[in-house]
Amino acid sequence: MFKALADGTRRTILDELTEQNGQTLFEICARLATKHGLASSRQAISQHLDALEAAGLVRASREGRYKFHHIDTAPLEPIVERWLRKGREHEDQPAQHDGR
Amino acid sequence: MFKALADGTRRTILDELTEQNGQTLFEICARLATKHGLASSRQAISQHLDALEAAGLVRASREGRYKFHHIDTAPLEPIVERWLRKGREHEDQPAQHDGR
DNA sequence: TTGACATGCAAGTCGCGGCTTGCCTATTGT
DNA sequence: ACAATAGGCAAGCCGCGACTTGCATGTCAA
Repeated sequence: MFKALADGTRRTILDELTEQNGQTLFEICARLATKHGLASSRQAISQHLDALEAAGLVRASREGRYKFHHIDTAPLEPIVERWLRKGREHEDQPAQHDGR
Repeated sequence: MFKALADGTRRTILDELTEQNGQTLFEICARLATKHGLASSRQAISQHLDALEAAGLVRASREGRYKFHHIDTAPLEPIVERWLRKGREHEDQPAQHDGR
């Protein structure tokens, strides 16, 4: 899941899907090339989408020969609260550096 | 920054720092070994801390021969809003699959 | 001062991830 | 039916990242 976000191209794909949800593979390829200047091959993008889908960040729905990709930000929320919320509770207690 | 979060050990380090901020390298090593069952070498953890520091997620303060590591969640906030906030604005507009 | 402690630096190994290449399947339009 | 379109599968190349190994530096206590 974090590994899915580690790649810049995949993050751009998520950007593209937030702007226009439910795009097909070829649509994404075209918009990445034109708007973002990325010259990635179709297979590369396809594998990126596989990774995003495996991470639960993208859900795909098949209709005919088209496959529409929808972003799903649900997996994102609990994970950031993991450090953001808890960080506020107890501020910066100095550690005991008594050896060990 | 996302690459820094891509590694599970580094995420555990952040967990450890949210529980107890300002730990030294050896403290982190010990607590990773005992509480989380990770058998990582000192150098490995050190390099992980370097990565987290380069990503701006950890700030270090030197005192004597100790180096205390403090978590900094600031870089996290804008990045998730990137997809979470904007995702609410325009819900799931079907794409025009008119070719291209 | 000397030794133990806490950390830093650098080169090298090794596996995994991203990309390509080549071919295959399925759906649609004419 | 046939060609064009949209997508899938699998093997291989290659660079980067995680980890190790070995040694060097700096700091404190006795």
